[in-house]
Amino acid sequence: MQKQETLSKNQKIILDLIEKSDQPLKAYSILFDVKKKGINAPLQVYRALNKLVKIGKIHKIESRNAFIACKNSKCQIANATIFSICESCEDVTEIHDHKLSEHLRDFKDNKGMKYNKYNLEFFGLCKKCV
Amino acid sequence: MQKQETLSKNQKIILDLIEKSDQPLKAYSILFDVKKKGINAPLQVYRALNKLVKIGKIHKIESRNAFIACKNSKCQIANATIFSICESCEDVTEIHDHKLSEHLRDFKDNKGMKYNKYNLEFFGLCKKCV
DNA sequence: TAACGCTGTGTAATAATATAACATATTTAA
DNA sequence: TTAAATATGTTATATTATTACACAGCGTTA
Ligand SMILES: [Zn+2]
Ligand SMILES: [Zn+2]
Ligand SMILES: [Zn+2]
Ligand SMILES: [Zn+2]
Repeated sequence: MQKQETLSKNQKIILDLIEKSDQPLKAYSILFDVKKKGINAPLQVYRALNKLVKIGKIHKIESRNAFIACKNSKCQIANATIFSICESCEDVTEIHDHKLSEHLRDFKDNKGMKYNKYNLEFFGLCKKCV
Repeated sequence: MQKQETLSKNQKIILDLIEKSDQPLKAYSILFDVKKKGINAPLQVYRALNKLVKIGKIHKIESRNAFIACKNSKCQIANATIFSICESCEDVTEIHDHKLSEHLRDFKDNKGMKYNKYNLEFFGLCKKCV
């Protein structure tokens, strides 16, 4: 059974918006969109985003400074994300590959590090842009 | 034989600085350090950084907005980077793992994307910080 | 009940990261 | 030897993110 987090008002508003988009949204574009709902300041957005990232509802696409809803129930637990990013149209897709995830989860370096999270971004050209 | 790029004056100054550090440097800390060498503006730093990233001499640690010298002759060709990052002391290490690299290089999604690059960041606690 | 810790809200100010636009110089290659 | 490509220098500005402070709501527990 998944732990069900209770989201606050601002967190709900911002998660709703991100879930409605199938592509990553940037913090200040989110801010612009939620002004009509009474969220006025960057910090209100960043606080909600940070929380949503922490509980795995959304992910940050680090190379793009943008946020996308999680489409993969498993990475909520594993703290692990894999994305493919088209460098032409900027289309972003969350990748769900059991074998690859397993390989990454099981990876051990030779320095004795304890991993609890990873983030992988593939870049290239999507079918439309090739 | 590796293609030997000829670096410009600013590029050399900035690469030198980054290579002397075994940890990632941030753009504005680089700017501060190279002011004595006559580099005065952020854009001069970013232009050199972008070029150095492009030719594989340095990598950007996306989750940290910082730049580190490449320690792995192979990723210059493969456009592929793997790092481990300690979330406590922020120590960053470039990982050089043949099996993992192969696995990632050979990864194919089911959307027909053509990959030419990837960036993987592992997070956790290093031996000292556990 | 009252005190406390925890999480969230609201607001203003500011810090940190990165790019646009323009003028000019230097190197490379046809 | 002219044109294209790459690099420089400078000013201004855009974009992304955090600090600091005051306070509200909620559940725990003394
Ligand atoms: Zn996910
Ligand atoms: Zn595309
Ligand atoms: Zn490298
Ligand atoms: Zn550490």
